[in-house]
Amino acid sequence: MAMVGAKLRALRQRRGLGMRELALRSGVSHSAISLIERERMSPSVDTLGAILAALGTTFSSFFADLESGLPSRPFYKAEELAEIGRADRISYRLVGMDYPNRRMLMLAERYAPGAETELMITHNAEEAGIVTRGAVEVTVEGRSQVLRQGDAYYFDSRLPHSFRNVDPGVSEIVSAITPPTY
Amino acid sequence: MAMVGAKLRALRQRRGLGMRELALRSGVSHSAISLIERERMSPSVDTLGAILAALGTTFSSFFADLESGLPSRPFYKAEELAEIGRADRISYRLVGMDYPNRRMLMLAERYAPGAETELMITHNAEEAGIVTRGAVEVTVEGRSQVLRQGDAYYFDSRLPHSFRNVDPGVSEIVSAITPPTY
DNA sequence: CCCCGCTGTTCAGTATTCTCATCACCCCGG
DNA sequence: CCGGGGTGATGAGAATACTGAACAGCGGGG
Repeated sequence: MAMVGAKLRALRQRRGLGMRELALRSGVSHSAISLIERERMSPSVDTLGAILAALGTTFSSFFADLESGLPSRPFYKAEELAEIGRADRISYRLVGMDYPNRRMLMLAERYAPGAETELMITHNAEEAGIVTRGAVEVTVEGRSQVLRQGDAYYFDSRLPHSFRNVDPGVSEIVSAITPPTY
Repeated sequence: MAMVGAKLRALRQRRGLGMRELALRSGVSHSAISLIERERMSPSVDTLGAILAALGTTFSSFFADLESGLPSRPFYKAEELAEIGRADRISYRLVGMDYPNRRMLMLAERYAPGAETELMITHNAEEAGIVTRGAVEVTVEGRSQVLRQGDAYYFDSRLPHSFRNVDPGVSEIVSAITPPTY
């Protein structure tokens, strides 16, 4: 249960609004608002969006504020990094998964022999990395290069790009992407 | 219906995950994921949070990305500014309510005779403003000053502060607060 | 004192989300 | 040709979000 309730109540009271008044403006019933604020209910994204709009806020700044706490810890053991890829062909293991307000995705990437990514045309982000093992052919906007241990890359994620393991064994990359919506 | 579905699907596919695999990791059923991605269902905040965690993202960056579009328009007529206060005693009228990724709250504030705010101890933000009509006594950290037309203020919102209309008539302030979670 | 208007909470009923099982499709191997 | 293992979509039922109508408490005025 994400702790949106307390934050919402503070926001509403700061506006000097009662539950009924906010209900009227947002189109959400005052009883629902009561339940949400006391965290007895987790609102749907639609409902929360309606309430936030009536309060003059946006999802991103509401949650930015909510998640602005300090990280629980600074260190992560190799084996506890959270797998966010498929692990069999290409593994992406995430650093700082419980860092509430992280602004980048720091990844330990591991490519099985022959593994390659789709051609990705992603969004407004930047990514960089260093090959730490094996050999990876990186293609950005049609231009390819084979990177080996110590070689690196840095490009705008909006350019079409892909990765291919060209080493007979396993290849590894340490990379970072920002913002973390990779 | 906030358009989270398409963004979620793109994110999942970028990770090379099937719906079942993501369901396994997030604890949300694959059928729910299917419905959410096709926008036939608005997930609860809890459910969305579980999915985002499994994908290695946070609420704030997910929505920051979602709301990163351009504003629909640059101009707002005085009478269309959205009221986010109570209008009777103190009115807060918002500029740019449909600006998807606004990073500040620009307000036209209007104080009825005798109106005053509670003592507010808010959060990590900065606010500034200029009095455009009447006279307002602003108190920050115990220090008070009466500001008249053209006078201004700028302080850290974490300091306890309050506003009081000391003019016999209506007073007005144009203010800005950042971030917009006022 | 009662009554009004305000506050937020609670409860019964309805609508929606969500789960689990099934279904349909596609590709690969035999 | 028929499995097997993968994909995502669907449908019935259980769980939960949500509504609208009470209810209880508080402060002010007659």
